[in-house]
Amino acid sequence: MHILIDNKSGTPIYDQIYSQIKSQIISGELQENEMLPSIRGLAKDLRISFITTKRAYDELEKEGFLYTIPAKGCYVAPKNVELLREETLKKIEDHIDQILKLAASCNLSKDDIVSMILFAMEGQE
Amino acid sequence: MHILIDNKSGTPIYDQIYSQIKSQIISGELQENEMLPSIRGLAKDLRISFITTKRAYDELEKEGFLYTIPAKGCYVAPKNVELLREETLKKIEDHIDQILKLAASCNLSKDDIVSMILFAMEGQE
DNA sequence: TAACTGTGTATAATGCAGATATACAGTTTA
DNA sequence: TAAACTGTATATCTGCATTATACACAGTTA
Repeated sequence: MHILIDNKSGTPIYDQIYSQIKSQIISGELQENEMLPSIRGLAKDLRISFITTKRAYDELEKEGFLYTIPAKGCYVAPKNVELLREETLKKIEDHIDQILKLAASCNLSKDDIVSMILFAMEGQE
Repeated sequence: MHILIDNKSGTPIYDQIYSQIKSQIISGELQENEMLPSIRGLAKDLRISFITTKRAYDELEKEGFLYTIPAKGCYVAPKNVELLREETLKKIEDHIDQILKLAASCNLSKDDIVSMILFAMEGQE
């Protein structure tokens, strides 16, 4: 498994680990029931405390992306991932609805909104 | 002027003052160029430091809801449509940020998002 | 001049976030 | 069975941002 930690980026270490594993699970790069690296082993690789890797794993477990068998290891959860994706899509749609209402209230055109979004995207990456 | 401070609520005092005055300005309860209570007077009424009321006023001024004449007082700014428009734009930007975070969490591409938005727009009108 | 107005700088208190060490308990394996 | 691994639980340290504050200052008014 590949995890890259960027110390310069403002985002906390546990968060970087969390995000990278999460996207690897969602993308299928990590398969169902596949064993993840142990929190200690990964911590050793990354030269950080295992408490930090544990925190990342805890987050992922709380959201249902992995399950843990104490004293054995952590495993990629079976794909209710699709479900989570659906939920995320719904949330996005809700936000879009909010945006459209706000836009209507101050006479913003569709093009205006699209260009706002494109601009925000460029700023992000 | 009526301001109620709820010490039990988690929101900071300066924020409660800010919100209440702002909505009174927007609703028209406070009229254009009307003089607001002095930061010291209001602070005395509420039994807090005047620095706290000042902070609320500073926020409101920064957003253009009031203007200040040093050594005289603070006054309700003339109602500005542009101002409300700016506020709306900020809200929209917040929603966009949320969307981009959600999209990243399930590996949605930019194109996916744009087409979701275009689809929602067609559906609306 | 006394009593008011807002301003600016500096500071205390508080809480939260990030990262950690250490001691613990169960499982595997040699 | 002992060594080496797995994850767990508790307590702590540090740094930073937020909240709220005091006080000395400067202009206005009556």
